[in-house]
Amino acid sequence: MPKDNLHYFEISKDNPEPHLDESYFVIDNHPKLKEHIKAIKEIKEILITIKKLQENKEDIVVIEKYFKKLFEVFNSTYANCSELGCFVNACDTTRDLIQKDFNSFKEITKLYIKSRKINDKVPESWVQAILDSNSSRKKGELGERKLVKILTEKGFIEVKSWEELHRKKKCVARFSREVFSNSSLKDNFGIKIKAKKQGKMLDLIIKDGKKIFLLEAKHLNVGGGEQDKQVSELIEILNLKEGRNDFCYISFLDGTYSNRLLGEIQKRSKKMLKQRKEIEKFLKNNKRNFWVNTAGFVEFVNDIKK
DNA sequence: TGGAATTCAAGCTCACAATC
DNA sequence: GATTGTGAGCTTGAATTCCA
Repeated sequence: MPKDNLHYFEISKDNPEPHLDESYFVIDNHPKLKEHIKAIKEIKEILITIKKLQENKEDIVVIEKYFKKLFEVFNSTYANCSELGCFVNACDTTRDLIQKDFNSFKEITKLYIKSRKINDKVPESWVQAILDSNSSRKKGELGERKLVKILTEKGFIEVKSWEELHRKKKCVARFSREVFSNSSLKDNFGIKIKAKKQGKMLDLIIKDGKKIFLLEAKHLNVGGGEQDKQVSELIEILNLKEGRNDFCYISFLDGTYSNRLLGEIQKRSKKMLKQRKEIEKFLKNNKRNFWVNTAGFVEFVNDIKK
């Protein structure tokens, strides 16, 4: 049985997250790096051709043919890391918009040829650097993986079907549209998650005998607009109540933002103070729900695995 | 009044659903 | 089967507000 929810909150407060958490590292080269390089090379070659044709004042129909070819490659799967693609952002637009607008694409390409140096080099390290700058977008899944690893190391089995979940005593499942969806939760347990955000799917279902813990995990390193909404979502989960005593919710937050929220908060940071007070209030009012960081979660799993 | 905190707005990827 | 649309989850930078 888990202990009082404030116990795990205290442990989380006393054991801040490390600045560098290997669970969220994306060290390997992008698996499709070669494909990216190939597409960028093709874009550069066509750009050089267009530039040459323009310099030689070739027939506009011929040039147009190359613009169309360039547009085609620009819209292909692995072409999103080219310099031309980055330049699009410098022209007050996005690749997403430009991919649907050939005329604007042509305008921007002309401007690019005029204002940037073009060569045919596509260094692997540069392409990987652009891909690295986007690695943060993979963190959602890495967080789930981290928690499942902690659970499986303590003897929980990761299950892929409801049949398996019902059969195993201690197991964990990841929410998904196909198997562990919100509607299937209703079919199997007769409960409906009452989060404000309609259709909101949580991350993990943890089963410990007759108890079910529904967990939402977030990884935040910095504050800001969207992050406040993320934290609000976690706080809202703390306040959820099901009619059944055997259902609990866990809000999991790691990353250095968690340290700021749980550590010593500056008096001036009213927003954070408010968030912290709300968490503490909800934890006191709703003993079935939990707020943890990595250390708090590990302690929690240690207690329920017994 | 300057720096810190907060808010606002936007971007990108991935996975999946819906539509053509 | 291909294309288009949508949502989740994160980061970033600029603008605005707050306060010692």
